[in-house]
Amino acid sequence: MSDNKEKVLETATKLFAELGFEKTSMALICKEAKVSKGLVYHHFESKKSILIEIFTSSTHKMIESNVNINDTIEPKGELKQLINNVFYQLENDKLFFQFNLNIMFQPSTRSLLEAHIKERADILFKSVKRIFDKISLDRSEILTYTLLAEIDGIALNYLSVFDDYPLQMIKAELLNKYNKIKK
Amino acid sequence: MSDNKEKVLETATKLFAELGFEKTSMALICKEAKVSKGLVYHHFESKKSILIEIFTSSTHKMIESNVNINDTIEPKGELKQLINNVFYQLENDKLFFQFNLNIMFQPSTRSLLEAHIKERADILFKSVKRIFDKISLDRSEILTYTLLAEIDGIALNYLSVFDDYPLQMIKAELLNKYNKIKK
Amino acid sequence: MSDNKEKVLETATKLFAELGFEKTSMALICKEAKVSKGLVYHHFESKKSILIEIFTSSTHKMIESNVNINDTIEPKGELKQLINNVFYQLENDKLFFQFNLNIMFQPSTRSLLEAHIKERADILFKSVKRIFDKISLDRSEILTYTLLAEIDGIALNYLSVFDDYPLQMIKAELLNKYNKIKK
Amino acid sequence: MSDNKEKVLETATKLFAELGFEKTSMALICKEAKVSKGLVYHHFESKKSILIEIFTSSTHKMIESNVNINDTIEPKGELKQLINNVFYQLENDKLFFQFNLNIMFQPSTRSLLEAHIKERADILFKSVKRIFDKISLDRSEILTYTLLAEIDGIALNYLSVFDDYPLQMIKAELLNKYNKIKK
DNA sequence: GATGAATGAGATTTCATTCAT
DNA sequence: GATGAATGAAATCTCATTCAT
Repeated sequence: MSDNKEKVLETATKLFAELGFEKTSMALICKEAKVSKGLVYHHFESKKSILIEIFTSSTHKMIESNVNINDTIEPKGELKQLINNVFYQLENDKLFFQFNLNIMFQPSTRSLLEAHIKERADILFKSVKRIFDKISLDRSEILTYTLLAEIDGIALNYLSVFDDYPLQMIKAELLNKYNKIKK
Repeated sequence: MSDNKEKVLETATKLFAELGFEKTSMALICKEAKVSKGLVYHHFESKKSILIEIFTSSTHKMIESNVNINDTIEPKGELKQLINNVFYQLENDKLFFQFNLNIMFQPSTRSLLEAHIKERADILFKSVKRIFDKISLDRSEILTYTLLAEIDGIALNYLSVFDDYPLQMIKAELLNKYNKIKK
Repeated sequence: MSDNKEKVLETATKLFAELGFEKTSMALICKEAKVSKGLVYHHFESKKSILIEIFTSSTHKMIESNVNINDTIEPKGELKQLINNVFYQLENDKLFFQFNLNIMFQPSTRSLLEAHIKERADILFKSVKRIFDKISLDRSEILTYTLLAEIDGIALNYLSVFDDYPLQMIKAELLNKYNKIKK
Repeated sequence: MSDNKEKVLETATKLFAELGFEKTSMALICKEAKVSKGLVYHHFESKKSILIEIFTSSTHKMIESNVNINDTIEPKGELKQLINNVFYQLENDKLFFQFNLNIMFQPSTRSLLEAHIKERADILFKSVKRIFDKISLDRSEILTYTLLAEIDGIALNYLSVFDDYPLQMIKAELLNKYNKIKK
């Protein structure tokens, strides 16, 4: 990928996260990325297509990072690793989570990405359920839904509700809960 | 409040929830509410001030509905009532939750409502913590954060992630969890 | 005149002088004068007619104040009195001069008041020329034009050009000049 | 500068002078300059910034034209040249003077240009005072203020008060006055 | 005399996109 | 690949004026 295209994607990701998709103008992206409008439209069909490219490529990164979870170890260890991963990202890539939250809940962007969002949710669901399947086939579905809700809820409250969210305490609580889980 | 002002607020609430704040034009609000632009600007200073009025009045409604939780009964009963309330609203007022999610995560609207959002979160936090205080003063804070995260995460997944979310099953799981809670 | 009508005229004069005619909205006049729009339109046909009423009534006041110049005294004394009058007003009613300057040079208001402005200029010219006629019939016209230009130029520079205009020095210079004038 | 930007500036200057700043709509500028609204906002940040650009560039032109006054000749000759210059411009660029008068006295435009107006006044004052300094260091300040007031007053009366202003006669009077001035 | 809700035309400004170079 | 002038539709907002009460 050309340097300039990459630059545009990075700039757009940052601006979409900070200002929201609607409030980020193509002119601003061009200015911040230090390229011309003509060039952006040479690389991307439209503003929407920039968003779609960002979203899908972030899905790929997410899948790759999940692949790294060692599935040879015992399920409780996998859960621990998964939870640690999530909290690590939550602390170190706030902007990325914010970006995802705002494009998912903004109806205009949401509808653009509907299929991609479903696809990503499906991948995530399956990769978590695979772990719980080893613990309890009967309850794996409900456990998966619960853990995903817990993670999303924590992210939401951490990023957008409370100023002084006790993230470490919540993390410990969650690790403890899933460490006690019975086969 | 005059009929027309009320009409504008209702129409705007519906449109903000369905289309998002940015994508809802004043022209559309006027058209749907069947009033002139001039009238809307006679009653409201700006588009933003419509949003603020909707948000703060919904906070007031939320507080009133919480007041109805009977605090003379034992804490577990209160929790049950709280959870039932939330799930009832989740099923019966999807639009309202969607509205809240998208204005909270859209940076432009978020910043407008920052103070009001914090205030609402604070009220909610205190009203839930009051219940957990009766169960365990030591753990009431972490329990409150956890329950709020669970509720938000469930709402988020139900409304915006999964098409076929097993809401009843999740509700049962949650009720069961908090029924088993030990003093 | 009703108290409220008077209040509207006063408020409008002040606002027109401070903000300019175009930038003063009827809504603002109503708010500042603490009356309703309906009432203003009961007393005045339009915003323009408020302006016209203010202008013509100020012309009447100006004529009255000129009448006070004692034409029995010798012409140099009259000139002295006239100059003193002008400088007194200049220092004590800046807002009024500002109002006049901006409506005279704003094409939109200017055209509204064209006839009234000419009329006032004519009255002023005649009342000054009457004095110079006693000094020199030959040169009275040019002397009148010159004095009027001097006065307007001083007002303009004092009110709108220089921050630290030496008004007293200029006044002394002018008094001196016309004291030396020869029959 | 692109042809179209220049076209917009010229059109705006003419319209601001004829109609006033407030009454000149961007739509009209676009129509008269035969360009789109988008283009105007591509070249200028706002309507106000068009005004500022016009004003400052006219200050530059004024400075350049003043530079042409030959300061090697004797001071009375310089004064004669200055007065001739002013009257020449007054007769040949009425629109420009009108433009300046109305933006200086319209409070909304005045405040925009406050700093630029002061700057220009300062330049003018200094360039006139430089001449009078050669005649009388003691009286150069008062003489400068007087001449500037005379010029502004004449311009004002010529352009905006009297229909049949005897400009030539006034000019002769002024030339005569400053020709008699004593060292 | 007095109110203020209501209108609608028109103002400034924004912005995704196109296109000649 | 790269530029940036140019477009035009649509956005938010303003405001003099009207009118039912």
